[in-house]
Amino acid sequence: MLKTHNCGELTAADIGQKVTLAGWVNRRRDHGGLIFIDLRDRWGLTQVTIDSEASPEAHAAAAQLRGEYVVQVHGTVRARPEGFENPNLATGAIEVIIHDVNILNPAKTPPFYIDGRDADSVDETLRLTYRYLDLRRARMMNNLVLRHQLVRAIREYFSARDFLEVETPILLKSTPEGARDFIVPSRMHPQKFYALPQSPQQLKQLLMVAGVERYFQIARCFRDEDLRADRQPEFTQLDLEMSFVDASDIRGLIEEMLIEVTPLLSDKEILAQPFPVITYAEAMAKYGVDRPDLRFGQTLFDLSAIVAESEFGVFRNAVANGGQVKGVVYPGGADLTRREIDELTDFVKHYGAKGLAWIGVTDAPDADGVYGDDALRSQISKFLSPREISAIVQSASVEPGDLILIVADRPGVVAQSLSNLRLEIGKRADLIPQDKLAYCWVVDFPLLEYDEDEERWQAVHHPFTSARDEDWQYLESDPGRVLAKAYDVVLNGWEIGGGSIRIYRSDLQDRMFKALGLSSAETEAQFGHLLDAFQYGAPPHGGIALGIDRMAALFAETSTIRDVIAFPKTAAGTDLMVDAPSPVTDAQLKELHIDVRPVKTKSNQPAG
RNA sequence: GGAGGCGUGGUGUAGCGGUUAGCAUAUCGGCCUGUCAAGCCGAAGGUCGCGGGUUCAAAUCCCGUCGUCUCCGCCA
Repeated sequence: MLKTHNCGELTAADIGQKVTLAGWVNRRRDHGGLIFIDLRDRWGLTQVTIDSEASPEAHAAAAQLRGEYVVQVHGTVRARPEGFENPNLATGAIEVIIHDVNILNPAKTPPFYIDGRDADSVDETLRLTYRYLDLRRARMMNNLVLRHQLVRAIREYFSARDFLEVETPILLKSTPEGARDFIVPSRMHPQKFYALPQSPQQLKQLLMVAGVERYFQIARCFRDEDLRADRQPEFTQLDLEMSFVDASDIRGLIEEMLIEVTPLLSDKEILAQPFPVITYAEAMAKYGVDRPDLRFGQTLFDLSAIVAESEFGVFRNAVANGGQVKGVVYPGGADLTRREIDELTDFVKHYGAKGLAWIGVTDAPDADGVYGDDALRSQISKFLSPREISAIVQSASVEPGDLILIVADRPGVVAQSLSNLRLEIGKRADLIPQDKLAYCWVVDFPLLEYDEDEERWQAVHHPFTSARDEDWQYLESDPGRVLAKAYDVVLNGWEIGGGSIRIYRSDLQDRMFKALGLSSAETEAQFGHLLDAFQYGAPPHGGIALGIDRMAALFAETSTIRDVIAFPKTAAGTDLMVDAPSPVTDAQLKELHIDVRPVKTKSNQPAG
């Protein structure tokens, strides 16, 4: 080794020791006769001091040092002079007085700061282009460490419980259901393609048929869909499957794992244990989403019944047309400026709402419980009867000073706009405790949802998810009524995982495929291997998949999973460091039996 | 596929119709033995993303385009 210690471990206990350190020049402070270098490696910073009188040769070498030079130094650990300790540094009690400096490699001036200042404001394009420098920054290095600890703790937890980690293929088969596949042309089989797996879903079920009983895998998954801050075309799941279990077994296992792992990665407190269990219907009613952020209240309330007969046409018509009128309270929002309210109106329009009705409650009602003009501030109160206003205010259970915000529209638009508005209120009114982790389970999802475009029912989760035992009877007669043995785990409003108990009998799987409108020829071509397998003694089984990237991002307290992925892609799916995707040679294409068509857009010309 | 934001020395930014394109920091040189955002003095560094248009005059206004970010659609 070119070093005897790392740059994060020397303390007062090491005073007097001769040490060799090696790392990067984080910062230098050149006082002429005396030079201070903060030497950095993966573990931290150590101040090394070079004195021109004591070591003139070392001082001459140290004078050459610049940021990010790679250097090895030999010296002696000593206490810093009284009053010159640095409490901000783990190694701040000591310094290493250097008698020999060995420059291992000079470095160009980096394109952005690596030494800890301001780097989070650097344009992400640059950070991605020079990702190896970005990762050198302490914050990003810590994220890599955190992610490693997460995956390691998961592996240890399941290994200790007799789970087997089994690898599954990356080159697999395309299935039209679900997300768009990445496809890979076959050289040996002209005009045929592999697909990268969207998840190991079918394979883990086949492992159950194989008798593995307890399977897990830290699995890479691929989906060729548009990206988001929390979505990358390739991402990592904790994939898990068990035999002879019901939903509560899986939930219990995962909940225990999360409770065990969370304190290793975060100082934040888990808000509620055991995790709250919320039905899908309740989540949609109270939060407007199936992944509620339970760190704060401001639940939605339904005003549809109150305003169904209202003089106010916007509300009345919304209800008459099968829609809803629902609201949420902005605490202390009654004195928002008109401009701020307009901002909130624009905010909900983003989600399809046509407008935002608002009632600011500025004062208490009179003795009869009636809110007079003095007690309200609203653009719609003149269209509402005193009785309606009282009922609305009561439903909202507001205090004077609060603002009621109301959306009337189709249920989907109401849910989407108000769920996002609730989060926006949480941010603006500072209602979200930043030191809490709110886990919850969402259960009793519908099994199927109707796809208006394709005019058929689709699986909400996937086509192997089992209905609840008591609901199978409605599969053909009333598909929308059937609830699934499916569950999602949610953390602070992020869906971090989901799973289900699977169908394991081929007669039920046949009924499911029929309900989805798939012909037996189609199911045979796509899922024949699975249906075959189910005829050879498939055990009851179920599982779950957890998003490792999202969990790591939440624990690392970053808003994008890119920050916890070593080499992520941009929102356009490109890798700026290696410049991928990129053209291939004609010879490569020929070997793959592929002719490429010219593209009309100017942007997409083959790179020269 | 759609909407919006951003793009100015290496980096972060100001300027938003007429400026010598300002500031900070980094970089380079000089001075400096207790700094840790070291300090002081000095220097160099800019096709204002790209293309077109409007105008006497464009970093600034308009159109297009490229890149990037966020969101909608999409993501069983």
